[in-house]
Amino acid sequence: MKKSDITREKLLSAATNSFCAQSYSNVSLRMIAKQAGVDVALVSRYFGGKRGLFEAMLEVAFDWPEMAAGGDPVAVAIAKYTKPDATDAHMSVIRMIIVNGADPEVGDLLRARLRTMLIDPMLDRMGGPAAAPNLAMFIAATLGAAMVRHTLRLPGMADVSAEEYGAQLRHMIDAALAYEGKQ
Amino acid sequence: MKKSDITREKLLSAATNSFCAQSYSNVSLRMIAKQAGVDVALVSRYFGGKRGLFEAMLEVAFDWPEMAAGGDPVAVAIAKYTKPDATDAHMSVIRMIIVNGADPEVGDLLRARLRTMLIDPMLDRMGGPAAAPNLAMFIAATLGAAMVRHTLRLPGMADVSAEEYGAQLRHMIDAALAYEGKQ
DNA sequence: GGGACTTGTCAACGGGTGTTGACAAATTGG
DNA sequence: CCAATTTGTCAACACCCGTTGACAAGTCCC
Repeated sequence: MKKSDITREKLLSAATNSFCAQSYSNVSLRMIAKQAGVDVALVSRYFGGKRGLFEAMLEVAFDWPEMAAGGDPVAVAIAKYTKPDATDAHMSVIRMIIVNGADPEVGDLLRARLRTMLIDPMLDRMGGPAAAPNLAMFIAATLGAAMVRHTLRLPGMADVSAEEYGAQLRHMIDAALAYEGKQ
Repeated sequence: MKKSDITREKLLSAATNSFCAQSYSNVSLRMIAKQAGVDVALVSRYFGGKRGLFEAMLEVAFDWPEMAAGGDPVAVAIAKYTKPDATDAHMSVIRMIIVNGADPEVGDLLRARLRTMLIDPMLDRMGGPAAAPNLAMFIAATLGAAMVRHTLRLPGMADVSAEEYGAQLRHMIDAALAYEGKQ
């Protein structure tokens, strides 16, 4: 393994941490570099700039090995986010989407990668475009619940055990998957 | 009406527009001032700085006259966000919460005002803390759906008529209100 | 071992930010 | 009508940002 790959990896790891915690604009390359123990200039050298680093980070964040393995994507996501022992690492991608989805500078990038790397493959395995509303509602429930519990910290969802939160989330997800549009 | 109040109003209105569209860090006082047709320095004069302007904007954003009128808060919110003719103005508060909720500089402010001005009064009218999970899930559904439709623009929810979106949102809200915790 | 290439360091740059204070213009009140 | 207060204008400030280029240190291969 080349020396530069190690540096690249350190930067990528620090970038993942930062971009999952704060929005693109709120994260500075100098913070990332400091966290990685590396000089700022190397970001431009190895990733072509801030946007390139963000894009590289998206690539690993949306690369779900469980998906490539071929399981039911919804089951995978449910297992990821409703298990009582769901770690913060599991939550990080969700948080990253919440925090960066509306950013004008990288929003398009995020949407595009999310579509091609997660949404479209999921839809394929769920039986085609007919499942789109259910998948969308499923994601809405997951994102909304994460936002209420971890970001807004509202009573009834934030001051509750992981089991109870899992039950609430499952309830919403079941509703999302049970939805049938106007026929 | 004093002249300065008009200026204050112009700044407040421009700030509302901006903070509903972009996050606190992504909005600059110079943009707001330009949109308001006013000098930048007046922000510091009349609101004490950027944070003061944001706080003043929160105060009007969370001041729902329908709530003060005494109606059922959930019914009010449902009417606001699931009617087919829900305008972007109705969506603006939702979008503002999504965009600014995770900001490290104003997140605490946002959470506090949201609690005292909307959540707590709503809970009171819903019969006390027992309704907290339902209210939290209701808000999760509303925020999540808005995020999926307007920010992430996922298929199945974004490429769909307002009526269909309203039906989907109603479905999720019904599930949220029907939830009963472990007894 | 010495030349070629890779990797790291550092300082500087132009640009944008929020905030401040001095000063001009306008408005108000006696 | 003039003095006092309010309101607006402008330039400057210190700070942080992402990016660049020159240069030193280290590494590898012939």
